[in-house]
Amino acid sequence: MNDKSKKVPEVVIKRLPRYYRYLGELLKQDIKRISSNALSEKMNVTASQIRQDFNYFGGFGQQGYGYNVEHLYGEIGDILGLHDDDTFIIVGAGNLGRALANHDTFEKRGFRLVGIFDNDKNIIGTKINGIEISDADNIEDFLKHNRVDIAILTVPREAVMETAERLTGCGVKGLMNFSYTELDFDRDVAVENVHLSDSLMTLSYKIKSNKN
Amino acid sequence: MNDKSKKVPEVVIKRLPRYYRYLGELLKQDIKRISSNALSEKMNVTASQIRQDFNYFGGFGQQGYGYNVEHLYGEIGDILGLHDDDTFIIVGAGNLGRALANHDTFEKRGFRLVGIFDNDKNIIGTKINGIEISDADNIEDFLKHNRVDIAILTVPREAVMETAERLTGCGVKGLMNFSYTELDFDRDVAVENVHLSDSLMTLSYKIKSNKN
DNA sequence: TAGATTGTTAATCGATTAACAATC
DNA sequence: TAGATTGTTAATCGATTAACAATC
Repeated sequence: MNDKSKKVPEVVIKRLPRYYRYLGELLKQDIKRISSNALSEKMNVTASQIRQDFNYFGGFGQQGYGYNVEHLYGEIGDILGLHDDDTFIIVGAGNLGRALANHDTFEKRGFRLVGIFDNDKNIIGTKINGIEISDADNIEDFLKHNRVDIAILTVPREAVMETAERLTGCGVKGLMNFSYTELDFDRDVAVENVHLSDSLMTLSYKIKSNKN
Repeated sequence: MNDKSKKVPEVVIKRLPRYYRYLGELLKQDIKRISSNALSEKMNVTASQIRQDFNYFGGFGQQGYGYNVEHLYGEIGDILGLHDDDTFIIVGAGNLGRALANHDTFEKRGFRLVGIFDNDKNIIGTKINGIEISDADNIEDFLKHNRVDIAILTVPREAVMETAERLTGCGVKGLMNFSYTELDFDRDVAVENVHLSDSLMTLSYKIKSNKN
């Protein structure tokens, strides 16, 4: 919105979902207001950082009072674009793809699954979570007739690059890549690489260094 | 190893798996040596950062030559503890748990799945990927008789905290948490929180800001 | 040896924390 | 009003980049 202000650092953006999570929790507990200080203790960060982070997007609080939890929750949801009815498809209906299709948290955050694709003739036509698996050959056709904002890629590594290009060529603006390869588009395509084995390796490192 | 040297920053540790991935790729292509400069172009980071990162762990390169890919790959694997025969269990055999049990990348990186647990009587005794699902009530007993380094938690959010405490109480040193809640142990327990919906939200934000 | 490239120190940049005036 | 707490500027800290002497 305030587009002339300085660019929001990546680290701040990455923290937004975490704030959103904690605020959702407070909301559930029927807590109406919270100060940056109280929140900082819960989240194990500094109050200063919280105030700085929020102020990239404008003042959501009130001096002497703090932040209204419900309002702040809504605002951060807005900033994250959770109220935009974003749609997504899953390409690759293997174990991970199937699990994600059943992952109801995505829907709870406002993302709507509108298609699942695979190239295995044996599973095309079967349903996951009420959605029929379509032939991956028909992706372009599907994208011509349906607005799709995000594609989750759970295809084999060899197929990622080609799939990604087909999708972005048809207007998909965001990719969530689960394959071992790293995707990188510098154009107008947003990419999140989710490397599950990276997390396991990091964990392994930490365990090692914990017993130094 | 060089334990008196300064602590390695978290950002550097998080980059190690990425180096490992790119080096593995080079190895596959039968590339014997690489300079920090050539690697920097491939990875889209600065050569300076690469050299700095590696030097937290000692000099792996040679002036005038660069880095021996195979050697460096091995060293980073060592640093990450991939050659330690680390074992892991999966607690929670829902969609995600099952997908991860079948996720062969973990095994490829040197981690060995030794148990799967759930509390649903209907699936206890059935097998995933050759491993029988055990009753979650028997976790403590299992841990008494088997060394388990890491536990992957794919249990419902309400059960996470209790499960985590049972596991760490029995000596598990690392937790990979997939539930929406945030786990945090300050003791000797390493934790990686993997929030899939966070990535989707970040993606949503980026898409929004791309069309500013 | 000359050229290349590392390891490492120094300079810069950016993010976090501290401080405090503004204000509810 | 007095007290609390934000929004925001200034100070600090840490990470990234640049530079270059060491050396293969």
